[in-house]
Amino acid sequence: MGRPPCCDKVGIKKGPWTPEEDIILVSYIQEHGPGNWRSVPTNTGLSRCSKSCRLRWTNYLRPGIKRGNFTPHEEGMIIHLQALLGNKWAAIASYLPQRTDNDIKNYWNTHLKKKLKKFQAGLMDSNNNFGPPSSSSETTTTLPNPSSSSSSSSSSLFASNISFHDRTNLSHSHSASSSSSSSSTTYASSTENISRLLQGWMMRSSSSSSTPSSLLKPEISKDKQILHHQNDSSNKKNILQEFDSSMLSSFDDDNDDDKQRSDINSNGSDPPLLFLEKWLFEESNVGHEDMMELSPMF
DNA sequence: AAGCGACACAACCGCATCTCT
DNA sequence: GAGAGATGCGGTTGTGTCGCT
Repeated sequence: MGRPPCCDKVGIKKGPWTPEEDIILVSYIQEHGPGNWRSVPTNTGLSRCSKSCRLRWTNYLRPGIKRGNFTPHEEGMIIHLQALLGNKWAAIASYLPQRTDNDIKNYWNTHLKKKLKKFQAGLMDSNNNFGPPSSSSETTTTLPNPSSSSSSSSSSLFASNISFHDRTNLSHSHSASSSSSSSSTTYASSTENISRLLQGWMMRSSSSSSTPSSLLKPEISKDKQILHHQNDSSNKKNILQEFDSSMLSSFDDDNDDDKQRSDINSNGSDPPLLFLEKWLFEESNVGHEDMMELSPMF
């Protein structure tokens, strides 16, 4: 309400961070811990606004962040959770260890959204050949779209036509098709220097237990907790609870794939799922077995 | 080699929400 | 309870890189 933006001050630097700035910020947080961002610029002498410092830390410098390619497992989770939660990237990120909301958001916007559009286009074409989509929606559970914001058009676009199982399986195609073509993301050598700096810090802090645990492992975000309590849709609630428990078991033992797959398969493969798998097969040139193999969680 | 467009990602902006007094 | 400040979140933009012509 009339509050001036924190970055309106004259002399505040914008744009990419330099390695020197990164080191200053990391050193300061190493000493004082994250938080109290307002005081960070003044105490460090950085010509950055507090918000910029916080973003730099949470999205880039924070220890435990995993960068580079998303695994098929992660892709599947993102697609699944986006369908469940909408564009609640922070909530989605809470399920993905080592991934930031910004990273997930970018990945969704640049990769997954296109994939979904492509899939829907394929679905449209196939509907012309195999019949109207309504025939499938009657036999499958169409998830409610929790996102009420108009900006979540992509999620509603996807949620409107695809079943729960369809969505969980959709991830396979991209992973299969992209895994061969994608290369590991390269970063500037300056960033690698920061990474080394952080690695040294983590080694030290792990022995002294000075690193806050919240920085290193995901927590169930407030958003998700609110969703659990506020949403009246028992359907979605159940799905989220199922997802929570499957996530817990997934974190406990990532190799327990067969059981999870069999659990999912025991629910039965509905016609749209078979259709989706067919599409995925054509799209990614991988077989059904391969797709299942690529889905450690589902 | 230069120009151009597409793509990926870091960072910014504005609003929402939380916290403290 | 109200107001101000701090922090979090999601959408968007800016910019560097890569591939194609």
